[in-house]
Amino acid sequence: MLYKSRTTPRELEVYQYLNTRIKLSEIERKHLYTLRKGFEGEVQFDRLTSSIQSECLILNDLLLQQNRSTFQIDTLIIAPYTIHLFEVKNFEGDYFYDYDRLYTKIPPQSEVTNPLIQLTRSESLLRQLLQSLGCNLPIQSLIVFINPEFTLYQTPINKPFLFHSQINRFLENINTTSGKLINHHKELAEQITAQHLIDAPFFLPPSYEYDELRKGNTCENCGLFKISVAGTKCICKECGKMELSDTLIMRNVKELTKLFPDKKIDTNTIYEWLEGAIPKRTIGRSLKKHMNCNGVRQWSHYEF
DNA sequence: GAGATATGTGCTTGTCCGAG
DNA sequence: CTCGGACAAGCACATATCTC
Repeated sequence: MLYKSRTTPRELEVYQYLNTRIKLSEIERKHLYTLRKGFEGEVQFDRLTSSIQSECLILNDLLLQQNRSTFQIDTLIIAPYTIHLFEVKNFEGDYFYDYDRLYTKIPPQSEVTNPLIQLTRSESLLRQLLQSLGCNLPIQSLIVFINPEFTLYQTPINKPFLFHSQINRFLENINTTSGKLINHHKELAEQITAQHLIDAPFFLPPSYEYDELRKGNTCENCGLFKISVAGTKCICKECGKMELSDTLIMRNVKELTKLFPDKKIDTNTIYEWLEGAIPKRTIGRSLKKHMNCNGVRQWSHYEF
């Protein structure tokens, strides 16, 4: 049973928004690609774990703190007799393993960080956390290589790796394990979720200013600035995607608040953000409908 | 001349209403 | 039902006028 779901990380969202509105540097674009790929892998794994029928609690995407050390867990499954800790990697292509190091196979062979280091650290911190919560269940930690196009040559047999071809069998194994969850498990899930930190302390976005961002409305499907507004319907001239103006307005409110959390949202801010593509009247109505209004007339601003 | 009060201007929203 | 035009309302700021 899914206990805590995964949300798109703020860092990824910010980078995705920025990618359409400013020219990212080569390094930033690569970072965005890595973030997106990583997230896609995690979501893919979520789809697989969601099919587990046996009694267990699935906690996705945890950011926890123990002994002043912050650690992130991609997926945690609380089963009756075991805590499963998963670190999901969406590596693609050929790699090889050599003396506890991972390298890309294609020249120039470059070393990538061995995910085992992260896993070992997470497991240790998780164990301490569980102990502090009075839980002594054994932890089984695994690196999940979710991508079917990934090959790791020279993998030692004893490493806690779960390759794409093994995932279904592994989950089937969890599925056929009997045992019942008791209150203790639920309390544990509750306590862990309560300790989840909302904002990653190490998130450093590229610096950006409101004025340097390209304004206007982007298509939610293809991300291009090719939307023509006709009454309530907004249609992308590139991909043909149709969106109601109300949805488009609120999508842009969300984007603007993610990029500039301190910016006050009012009719004018959104009008300017959309470059006047949608009448203020319509914007005002949407804001009123979906948000809480503070103040009156030109001093109105809106909050969720 | 300084502060208080009155008036004007700009701006946005509320309401009503017709069109689609 | 939603949108947008017309009109009214009314607050803040700027400017004008008044009082001492």
